[in-house]
Amino acid sequence: MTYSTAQPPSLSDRLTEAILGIIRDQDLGPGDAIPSARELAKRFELTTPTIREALRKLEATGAVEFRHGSGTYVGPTINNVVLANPHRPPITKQSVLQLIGARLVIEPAVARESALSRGEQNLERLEAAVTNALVPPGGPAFALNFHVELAAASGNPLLEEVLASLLKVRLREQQQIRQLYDNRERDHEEHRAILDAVRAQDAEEAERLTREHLDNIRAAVDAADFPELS
Amino acid sequence: MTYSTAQPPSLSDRLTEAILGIIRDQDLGPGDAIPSARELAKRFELTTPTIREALRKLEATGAVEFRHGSGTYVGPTINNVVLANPHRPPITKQSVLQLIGARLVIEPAVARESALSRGEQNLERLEAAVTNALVPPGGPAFALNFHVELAAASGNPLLEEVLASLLKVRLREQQQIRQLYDNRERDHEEHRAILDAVRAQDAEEAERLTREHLDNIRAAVDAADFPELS
DNA sequence: AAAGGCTAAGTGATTTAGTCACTTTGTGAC
DNA sequence: GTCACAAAGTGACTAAATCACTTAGCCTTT
Repeated sequence: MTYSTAQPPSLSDRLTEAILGIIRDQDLGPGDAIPSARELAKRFELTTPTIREALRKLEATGAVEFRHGSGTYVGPTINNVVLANPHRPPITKQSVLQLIGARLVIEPAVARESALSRGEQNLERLEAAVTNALVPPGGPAFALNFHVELAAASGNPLLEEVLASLLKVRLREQQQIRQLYDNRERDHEEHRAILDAVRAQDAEEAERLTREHLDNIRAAVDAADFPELS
Repeated sequence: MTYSTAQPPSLSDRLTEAILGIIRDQDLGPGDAIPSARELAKRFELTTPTIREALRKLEATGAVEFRHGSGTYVGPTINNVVLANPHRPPITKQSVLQLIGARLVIEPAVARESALSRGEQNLERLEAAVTNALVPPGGPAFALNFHVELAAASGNPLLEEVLASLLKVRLREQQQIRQLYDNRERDHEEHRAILDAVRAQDAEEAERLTREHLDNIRAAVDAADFPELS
């Protein structure tokens, strides 16, 4: 049995690498425009459908972004190391509990680390996340997420990526959790308690409170009747 | 400033969803064939380049796989929640240390959890991972990875995914770490010690040993002269 | 001078109709 | 039975358009 179905790099593969090369060589960052598909087609002596295939691959991982009629731009996650799968499998109650289970392992340790490493700027953003949480009535998703900000406070972008990915992929679950988990009052209070511990650089307490917080959420989800899967 | 550049789902987006729908409806798993591009083009009343764009998006996340001349097949990571970015940024010494830093936060907690939850089957796979580690001289990559198997032993697939993603994205770094970190003898011994603690269900010790192990690796990397970036 | 609408150029989105290259399978000769 | 080979199915890519959308500049109107 040939285990590794390693195929030679396709033209499409080489193209994505080449395009990423252009982005790196010209030091383009998120939001910057990249050459048009027609332009790239000329440059590589290919046709636009071929170019578009490569661009779609990059789009799938957030490396580039299409804006109809305007152009193609460098995406926000081009420097990410770990990604949320955009083609996520459907939700089940089990998958929600699985998510919380993983968070229960990872986040207390992250909270401990963040309590030790947090800077002034982190505290500000955490404060904003705690406060904003109550603001948006049906608010959009670009509000700061407390748990992601908590990971950011560790100073290690990779930890932030991991947490952001976990929470993004399960965004729908998260929304359901929010609905199930009381009426946000308790959530807010617990976030504030964790923030206080982080502010005081009390690693032990931050870890304990985070575990407690997630335990509460798990209990709420576990007890609840779960909506149907879409 | 319009912060959320939320665009209406493109045809390509809807297509990927539809194709994933086919895969789910027909209960196809990794390795199963999906309809040919021509077939899909007929079914959706589109043309093959359009279909191919959607398939390339799915390819980028490992949801499908092309085999030239043969067909298109369901990929191995279709049920993954979190992914390693296939278009990863280049390596620096800093990025390697960042990786180890993240692992230092996550893995000890994972080891603790795994020590408590591990089953017989997990112990077997861990044993294999420890043993195999010494076997391949220039061996291929499908060898079991001890750290990933350790996460798998927690019983939570999400934790396994997170660790696998971290280690896969930084595979090149990992290879360099391996070169730097002594001559594998020490690595092997430390893995065995962790395995023993997990076997004995000594959570405290498993956590401590894992932290120590990663600390050693970090020290080795930190002290080493780092090869040039490609 | 400021506000609003029109126009033209640039760009992405998609079609149409092919050709070439590769893999698999089955058939027939040996 | 085995091997060679032809045929069918499939992915890879081309070529040349057309349509839809965005942007920026100009020009009118206020």
